[in-house]
Amino acid sequence: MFDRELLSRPSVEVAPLLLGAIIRGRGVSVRLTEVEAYLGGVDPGSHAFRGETPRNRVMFGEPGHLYTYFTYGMHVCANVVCSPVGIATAVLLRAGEVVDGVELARERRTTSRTDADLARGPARLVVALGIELADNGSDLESGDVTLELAGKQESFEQGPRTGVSGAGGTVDFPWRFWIPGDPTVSPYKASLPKKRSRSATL
DNA sequence: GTCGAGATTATCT
DNA sequence: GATAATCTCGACC
Repeated sequence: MFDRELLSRPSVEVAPLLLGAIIRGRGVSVRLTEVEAYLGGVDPGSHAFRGETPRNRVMFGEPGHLYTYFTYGMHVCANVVCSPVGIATAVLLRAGEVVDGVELARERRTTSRTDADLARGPARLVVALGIELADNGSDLESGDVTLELAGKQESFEQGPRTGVSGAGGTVDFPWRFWIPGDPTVSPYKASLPKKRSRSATL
Protein backbone atom coordinates (compact mmCIF):
# COMPACT_ATOMS: atom_id res chain seq x y z
CA MET A 1 0.00 0.00 0.00
CA PHE A 2 1.26 3.41 -0.97
CA ASP A 3 -0.77 6.52 -0.19
CA ARG A 4 0.65 9.78 -1.44
CA GLU A 5 -2.21 11.72 0.10
CA LEU A 6 -1.19 10.38 3.46
CA LEU A 7 2.39 11.42 2.85
CA SER A 8 1.38 14.95 1.93
CA ARG A 9 0.62 15.62 5.58
CA PRO A 10 3.25 17.20 7.85
CA SER A 11 6.08 14.87 8.75
CA VAL A 12 5.20 14.90 12.44
CA GLU A 13 1.93 13.23 11.52
CA VAL A 14 3.42 10.92 8.94
CA ALA A 15 6.32 9.73 11.08
CA PRO A 16 4.34 7.45 13.42
CA LEU A 17 2.45 6.05 10.46
CA LEU A 18 5.71 4.90 8.92
CA LEU A 19 6.51 2.69 11.87
CA GLY A 20 5.97 -0.86 10.78
CA ALA A 21 6.08 0.11 7.11
CA ILE A 22 8.31 -1.87 4.77
CA ILE A 23 11.07 -0.27 2.71
CA ARG A 24 12.21 -2.39 -0.23
CA GLY A 25 15.47 -1.56 -1.87
CA ARG A 26 17.77 -3.58 -4.09
CA GLY A 27 17.24 -7.04 -2.72
CA VAL A 28 16.70 -6.15 0.89
CA SER A 29 13.50 -5.28 2.75
CA VAL A 30 13.37 -3.50 6.06
CA ARG A 31 10.53 -2.97 8.50
CA LEU A 32 10.87 0.48 10.03
CA THR A 33 11.13 0.59 13.79
CA GLU A 34 12.46 4.08 14.37
CA VAL A 35 11.98 7.39 12.54
CA GLU A 36 12.42 11.08 13.15
CA ALA A 37 10.47 14.07 11.83
CA TYR A 38 11.95 17.28 10.45
CA LEU A 39 10.06 20.43 9.59
CA GLY A 40 11.83 22.89 7.38
CA GLY A 41 11.20 26.49 8.21
CA VAL A 42 10.26 26.09 11.84
CA ASP A 43 12.81 23.46 12.76
CA PRO A 44 16.38 24.71 13.28
CA GLY A 45 17.59 21.15 13.08
CA SER A 46 16.31 20.74 9.56
CA HIS A 47 18.45 21.22 6.50
CA ALA A 48 15.60 23.24 5.05
CA PHE A 49 15.43 25.66 7.96
CA ARG A 50 17.39 28.35 6.19
CA GLY A 51 15.60 28.00 2.93
CA GLU A 52 15.98 26.03 -0.23
CA THR A 53 19.42 25.01 -1.45
CA PRO A 54 20.52 22.68 -4.24
CA ARG A 55 20.91 19.90 -1.73
CA ASN A 56 17.55 20.04 -0.01
CA ARG A 57 15.54 20.93 -3.09
CA VAL A 58 13.89 17.52 -3.07
CA MET A 59 12.35 18.22 0.30
CA PHE A 60 10.45 21.12 -1.19
CA GLY A 61 9.15 18.88 -3.93
CA GLU A 62 6.47 16.25 -4.20
CA PRO A 63 5.75 14.06 -1.18
CA GLY A 64 6.48 10.37 -1.37
CA HIS A 65 9.94 10.84 -2.81
CA LEU A 66 13.27 9.85 -1.39
CA TYR A 67 15.63 12.49 -0.06
CA THR A 68 19.18 11.28 0.46
CA TYR A 69 22.12 13.34 1.61
CA PHE A 70 25.74 13.00 2.51
CA THR A 71 26.81 13.71 6.07
CA TYR A 72 30.03 13.54 8.02
CA GLY A 73 31.88 12.95 4.82
CA MET A 74 31.21 9.27 4.71
CA HIS A 75 27.63 8.50 5.46
CA VAL A 76 24.35 8.72 3.64
CA CYS A 77 20.98 9.16 5.27
CA ALA A 78 17.54 8.68 3.74
CA ASN A 79 14.29 10.54 4.28
CA VAL A 80 10.74 10.29 3.04
CA VAL A 81 9.56 13.66 1.75
CA CYS A 82 6.26 14.83 3.23
CA SER A 83 3.93 17.82 2.89
CA PRO A 84 2.75 19.31 -0.40
CA VAL A 85 5.09 20.89 -2.94
CA GLY A 86 6.61 24.06 -1.55
CA ILE A 87 6.62 22.91 2.07
CA ALA A 88 9.76 21.14 3.21
CA THR A 89 9.12 18.47 5.80
CA ALA A 90 10.53 14.97 5.84
CA VAL A 91 10.89 11.86 7.93
CA LEU A 92 14.36 10.51 8.56
CA LEU A 93 14.57 6.73 8.56
CA ARG A 94 16.60 5.93 11.64
CA ALA A 95 16.37 2.20 12.08
CA GLY A 96 14.63 -0.94 11.02
CA GLU A 97 14.55 -4.70 11.06
CA VAL A 98 15.72 -6.59 8.00
CA VAL A 99 12.84 -8.86 7.03
CA ASP A 100 14.05 -10.00 3.63
CA GLY A 101 17.44 -10.33 1.96
CA VAL A 102 19.24 -10.75 5.24
CA GLU A 103 22.22 -12.44 3.64
CA LEU A 104 22.71 -9.61 1.20
CA ALA A 105 22.40 -7.09 4.02
CA ARG A 106 25.08 -8.97 5.94
CA GLU A 107 27.43 -8.71 2.98
CA ARG A 108 26.89 -4.98 2.77
CA ARG A 109 27.32 -4.43 6.47
CA THR A 110 30.34 -6.52 7.27
CA THR A 111 30.94 -4.63 10.48
CA SER A 112 27.66 -5.79 11.96
CA ARG A 113 28.02 -8.85 14.09
CA THR A 114 24.36 -9.33 14.84
CA ASP A 115 21.33 -9.08 12.61
CA ALA A 116 19.85 -6.45 14.87
CA ASP A 117 22.76 -4.21 13.97
CA LEU A 118 22.23 -4.45 10.22
CA ALA A 119 19.89 -1.48 10.03
CA ARG A 120 20.20 0.07 13.46
CA GLY A 121 21.08 3.67 12.62
CA PRO A 122 20.33 6.01 9.71
CA ALA A 123 23.50 5.41 7.72
CA ARG A 124 23.45 1.70 8.41
CA LEU A 125 19.91 1.33 7.23
CA VAL A 126 20.84 3.05 3.99
CA VAL A 127 23.79 0.76 3.40
CA ALA A 128 21.76 -2.35 4.14
CA LEU A 129 19.17 -1.34 1.57
CA GLY A 130 21.76 -0.52 -1.04
CA ILE A 131 20.59 3.09 -1.26
CA GLU A 132 23.03 5.63 -2.70
CA LEU A 133 23.27 9.36 -3.00
CA ALA A 134 22.15 8.96 -6.59
CA ASP A 135 18.75 7.83 -5.34
CA ASN A 136 17.98 11.36 -4.22
CA GLY A 137 14.60 12.40 -5.58
CA SER A 138 13.57 8.88 -6.49
CA ASP A 139 9.84 8.15 -6.29
CA LEU A 140 9.00 5.68 -3.55
CA GLU A 141 6.10 4.35 -5.53
CA SER A 142 7.83 3.55 -8.78
CA GLY A 143 11.57 3.92 -8.16
CA ASP A 144 14.27 1.42 -7.24
CA VAL A 145 13.39 1.91 -3.61
CA THR A 146 9.76 1.52 -2.65
CA LEU A 147 7.66 2.09 0.42
CA GLU A 148 4.95 -0.23 1.65
CA LEU A 149 2.86 1.39 4.36
CA ALA A 150 1.67 -0.72 7.24
CA GLY A 151 -1.98 -1.59 7.26
CA LYS A 152 -2.54 -0.20 10.70
CA GLN A 153 -0.87 2.09 13.16
CA GLU A 154 1.78 0.42 15.29
CA SER A 155 1.94 1.28 18.93
CA PHE A 156 4.79 3.70 19.46
CA GLU A 157 6.62 5.96 21.84
CA GLN A 158 8.02 9.38 21.13
CA GLY A 159 10.79 11.46 22.62
CA PRO A 160 13.57 13.97 21.96
CA ARG A 161 15.71 13.66 18.89
CA THR A 162 19.32 12.71 19.12
CA GLY A 163 22.36 13.62 17.14
CA VAL A 164 21.11 16.96 15.90
CA SER A 165 23.97 19.26 16.68
CA GLY A 166 23.17 22.59 15.14
CA ALA A 167 20.47 24.91 16.29
CA GLY A 168 21.55 26.13 19.65
CA GLY A 169 19.43 24.00 21.82
CA THR A 170 18.15 21.81 19.02
CA VAL A 171 14.81 23.00 20.21
CA ASP A 172 13.08 20.37 22.18
CA PHE A 173 10.84 19.05 19.51
CA PRO A 174 10.16 15.49 20.60
CA TRP A 175 9.87 14.28 17.07
CA ARG A 176 11.53 10.94 17.38
CA PHE A 177 9.25 7.94 17.15
CA TRP A 178 10.00 4.29 17.69
CA ILE A 179 8.36 0.95 18.36
CA PRO A 180 8.95 0.19 22.02
CA GLY A 181 10.81 -2.96 22.89
CA ASP A 182 12.16 -3.60 19.42
CA PRO A 183 15.78 -4.77 19.47
CA THR A 184 16.64 -2.85 16.32
CA VAL A 185 15.88 0.53 17.84
CA SER A 186 18.97 2.61 18.50
CA PRO A 187 20.24 1.92 22.00
CA TYR A 188 21.44 5.45 22.56
CA LYS A 189 17.92 6.67 23.06
CA ALA A 190 18.52 6.48 26.78
CA SER A 191 21.61 8.64 26.51
CA LEU A 192 21.44 11.69 28.65
CA PRO A 193 21.82 15.26 27.38
CA LYS A 194 25.58 15.51 27.14
CA LYS A 195 27.84 14.48 29.91
CA ARG A 196 26.55 11.87 32.16
CA SER A 197 27.33 13.36 35.50
CA ARG A 198 28.28 10.25 37.37
CA SER A 199 27.04 12.05 40.40
CA ALA A 200 23.81 12.15 38.54
CA THR A 201 22.01 11.48 41.72
CA LEU A 202 20.09 14.61 41.10
C1' DG B 1 26.42 -2.69 29.23
C1' DT B 2 28.38 2.73 28.92
C1' DC B 3 31.55 6.69 27.75
C1' DG B 4 35.02 9.31 24.80
C1' DA B 5 37.33 10.62 20.73
C1' DG B 6 38.65 10.38 15.78
C1' DA B 7 37.68 9.77 10.90
C1' DT B 8 36.47 12.19 6.46
C1' DT B 9 34.12 15.10 2.63
C1' DA B 10 29.90 17.51 0.44
C1' DT B 11 27.68 21.63 1.26
C1' DC B 12 27.03 26.29 2.82
C1' DT B 13 28.67 31.13 4.53
C1' DG C 1 37.08 27.81 6.43
C1' DA C 2 33.41 25.81 9.41
C1' DT C 3 29.95 22.72 9.87
C1' DA C 4 27.55 18.27 9.99
C1' DA C 5 20.19 14.47 10.77
C1' DT C 6 27.05 9.38 11.97
C1' DC C 7 29.83 5.27 12.64
C1' DT C 8 33.54 2.65 14.50
C1' DC C 9 36.91 1.51 17.70
C1' DG C 10 39.12 1.40 22.18
C1' DA C 11 38.77 1.63 27.35
C1' DC C 12 36.25 0.80 31.34
C1' DC C 13 32.35 -1.28 34.48
